[in-house]
Amino acid sequence: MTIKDLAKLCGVSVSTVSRVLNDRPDVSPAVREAVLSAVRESNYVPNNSARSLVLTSSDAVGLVVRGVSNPFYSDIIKVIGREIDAAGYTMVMQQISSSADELEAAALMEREKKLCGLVLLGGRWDYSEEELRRITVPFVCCSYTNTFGSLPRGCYSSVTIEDSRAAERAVDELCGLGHTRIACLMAERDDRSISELRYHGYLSSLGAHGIAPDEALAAVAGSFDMADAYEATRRLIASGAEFTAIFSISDAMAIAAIKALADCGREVPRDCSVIAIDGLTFSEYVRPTLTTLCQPMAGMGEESVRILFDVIEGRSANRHVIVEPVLRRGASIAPPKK
Amino acid sequence: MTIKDLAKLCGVSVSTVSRVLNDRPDVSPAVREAVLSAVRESNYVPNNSARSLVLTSSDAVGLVVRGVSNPFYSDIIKVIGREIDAAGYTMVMQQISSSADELEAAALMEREKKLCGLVLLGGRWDYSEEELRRITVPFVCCSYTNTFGSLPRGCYSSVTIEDSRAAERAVDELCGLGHTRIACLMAERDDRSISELRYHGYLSSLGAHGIAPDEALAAVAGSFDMADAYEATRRLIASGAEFTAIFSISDAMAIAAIKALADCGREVPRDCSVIAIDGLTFSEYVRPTLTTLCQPMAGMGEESVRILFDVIEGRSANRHVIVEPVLRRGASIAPPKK
DNA sequence: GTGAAAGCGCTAACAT
DNA sequence: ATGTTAGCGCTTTCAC
Repeated sequence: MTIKDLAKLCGVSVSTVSRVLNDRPDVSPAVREAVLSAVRESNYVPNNSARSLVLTSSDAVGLVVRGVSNPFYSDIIKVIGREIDAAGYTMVMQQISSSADELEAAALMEREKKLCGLVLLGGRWDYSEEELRRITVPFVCCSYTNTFGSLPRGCYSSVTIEDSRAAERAVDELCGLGHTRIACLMAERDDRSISELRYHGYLSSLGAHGIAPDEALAAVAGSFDMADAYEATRRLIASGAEFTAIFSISDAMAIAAIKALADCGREVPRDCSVIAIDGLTFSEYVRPTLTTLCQPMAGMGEESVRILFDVIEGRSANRHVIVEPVLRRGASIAPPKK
Repeated sequence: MTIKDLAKLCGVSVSTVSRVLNDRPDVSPAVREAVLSAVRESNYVPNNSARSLVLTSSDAVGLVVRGVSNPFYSDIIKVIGREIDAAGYTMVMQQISSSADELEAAALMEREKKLCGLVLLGGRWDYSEEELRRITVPFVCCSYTNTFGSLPRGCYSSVTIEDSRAAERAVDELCGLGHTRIACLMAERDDRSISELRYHGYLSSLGAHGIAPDEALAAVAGSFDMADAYEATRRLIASGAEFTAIFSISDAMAIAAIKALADCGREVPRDCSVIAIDGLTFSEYVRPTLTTLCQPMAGMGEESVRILFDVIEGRSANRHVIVEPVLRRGASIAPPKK
């Protein structure tokens, strides 16, 4: 069943059918009704490929997810998927490893699939202007931005917390309780990811509190995986370095850390406080419940998609939204033992 | 840059370029090389829409995810996405609520997007033959099958554990330790989902052990959400019903249950054993570590996609794969107190 | 081995 | 208000 068959069925021309299908005003009510009912009867479904071929762009929004091991993304993906559906668009998702280049993947995808827009999840924050030019449809970076770059802000959008400041706030919380020996559990020291940003926040909070950073307290897991975080924490403990608190750059890693501490006979928060950033649902159900700075995931996903369609449909220019994380007080932090 | 430009660039016809691009044998090596290098130079990217228009089918595989609150799916989605990418296809993902009809969504999607295949995640297990006919491309049900139906098995594929038997095994484990007062934490009693299947397995294990099921020990959460599972467990405790163990139909719900028990002063496994089915990574990091029947998620995702492409590319007929869950012994079960 | 040409289903001028 | 028609970029007979 094509538009042609439909036209024949209704005794009108294809262009008329096309007009009805695309909600054009210049069709008589009678004809419109007739076509519409024929569509229902015949359960005609338009061919998207033909449509995008002539329009040179489709209803497809690409979602490029980089570094899939972070469970935080799962929730955001859900929200983004839902919002894209709700707007009547299609989500084409591609996952790439944390070592791959999401801008390259995005550029290829854009041209292959004739995307109308892109959402990038978990990418780098150091695009060059030249790299950026490779992608020509509107796109929004969700959960990160070009923090340390100097890009024209008008050529893309972003929705993110300020990772560095969030980390500061988390570490401030520990310092406020009197901790001075605070370890940092991170993925990689300079992976150009949120791990690095949050590590910097950790360092500046220490600095602000007059605490000299101790190399021995930098626990590098090598990835965002729980297994690696667990091992890193065990290594930290085994190293004999003294610490009364851990700031973990992610909830999942913090939960692994708590387990490692427990397995080594250290109880949280009595023997060691643990604070993190993310706000996973799971964190509310571990014991002790994790104290964490929650990223407003639903809001971030919704806002990202809203901005994207605003730009795509010409309602607004690119914009950069900073969302505020919210401290969710659990039971994983306490003042240090004397 | 279109195939036409490319042809002009190489001084050959479009059909020749097309032949090269599609790896046809009837092209002279010299011309083939010339075209290939031109493709590289110009970084030409084929237009998928045009391609699918003429082929009347695309390289897009639809993934319909029903009921998104189950974190178990997140992992499977990752694997499936990765495998589809690896095979050179595109994944188009659509999420629908647990109350929506995935076959309807799939059928619409198939025709709109000219899909070449479908993976259904978390659907019903009671399709009628007529419903099934609405979808005309190969598809595979991942993590469920037409358990209680009577469909011709040749018209679709499936990869799943036997939910009912897995539940039996889990409950057997509890019975083996001497438990007789075993509660079942489920989503819904008859929601035509794995919740119901696993509940049946629970009942048959009880039966096999000569234990009469007690209505008071059926904890219905209403959803797969942790919050609902937490409340259901608290209600169960508050009801005064006596039980020494809980079989939870999912890991996430079990973790919520453990929290609820703890918040009511009951320690796991001393005061109550908890066993579940799923095998989330998280479950290894909660305390006590959860004893659970692990679904081989990676294997299930890979197998689903492998089957799909086997059928799509005509290498094999539909098949139904039963995978075996593996008991991961944690520390959440123990014999009942005297 | 290569090219010319038809046509996939649709939209958008351009006519009427 | 409606119809006619020319492509969108590609694959695929069918000639040569």
